[in-house]
Amino acid sequence: MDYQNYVQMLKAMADPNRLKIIDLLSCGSLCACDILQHFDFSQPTLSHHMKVLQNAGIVFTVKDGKWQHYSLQKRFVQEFKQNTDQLLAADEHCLCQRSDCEKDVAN
Amino acid sequence: MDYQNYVQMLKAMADPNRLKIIDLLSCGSLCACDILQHFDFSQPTLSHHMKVLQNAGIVFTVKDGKWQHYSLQKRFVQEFKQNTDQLLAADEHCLCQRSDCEKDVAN
DNA sequence: CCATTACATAGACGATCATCTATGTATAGT
DNA sequence: ACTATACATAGATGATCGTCTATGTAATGG
Repeated sequence: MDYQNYVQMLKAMADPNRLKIIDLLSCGSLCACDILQHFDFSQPTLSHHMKVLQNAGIVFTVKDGKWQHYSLQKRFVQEFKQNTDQLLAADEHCLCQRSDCEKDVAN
Repeated sequence: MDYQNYVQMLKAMADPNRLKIIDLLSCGSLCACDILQHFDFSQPTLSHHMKVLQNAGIVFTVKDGKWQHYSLQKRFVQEFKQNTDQLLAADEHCLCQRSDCEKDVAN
C-alpha cells in the first residue's frame, strides 16, 4: 500500500476547518468568498487551507474572472475510500510476518 | 456531523508511522515489542504513538504479565468508515445553504 | 484611470508535534 | 536479591502547523 499519498490526504483532512470545507464542497462547487462566509478566520488563512487541500489532491480550482471556483476531486473521493477500505480490511495481507499471524492463518 | 471525534481519528492516522501501526494491527493483536521491530525509532517514541492511538479510540490494550497487547477497536473501524462515507457522500444534506445549491436541487 | 473586489504571497508568531535521552516501574527468571 | 525484560513517564529540542497582519496582483466597474 502506498502510504505517502494517503497520509497527505489524511493530514489535509485532519483539521476541523478543512474538514468543514470538504463537507461544504461535497455538495458542489463554491468560490472562496462563499466558503469564507462559513468561518471566522481571515481570508489569507482560507487561502492557505485551500492550497493545502489542492496540494493533497482533494480539491481543484477553475478560474472565472475574479473568482476561483473550488470543487472536490472525484479521484480523491474514490481513492480515499479505497485506501481506507484497504487499510481497515480484515482480510488484507498482513505485514507482521509472524508465523502465528491471525490474518495469515485466516487466509 | 460530529467532526470532533472524526478529526481526532484523522489526526492520529495522519502520520506514516502510526498508519503503519494500524496496518500491522489490522491483522490481529500485537505487543509493543513486536510492533517496535518494524520501525527505526526508539521505544519511548512507540509508547507515545500508541498513546495517541489509544486516545483517539483507535486501539485498546490488554495487559498480560510484562506485555501489553494492542488491538484495533472494532468500533473505530466501523465509525471511521461511516464518517468517511457521510462526509464524501454526494447526496448528503448540504451545509452551504445557497438557494442554487447543486446538492439540495438534486434532493 | 481610479477605486473596488477577489484572491495570493510573504513573513512573523505561538502552539502543537515527533523524536530523543534519561529515568522510573513493574514483571519474570535465576 | 539480583538482573534482565517490557513498557511508561518526564523533559528537552527542532520541525511543522494554523493563524495573523501587511502587502501584492489581477479583474471589474464607473
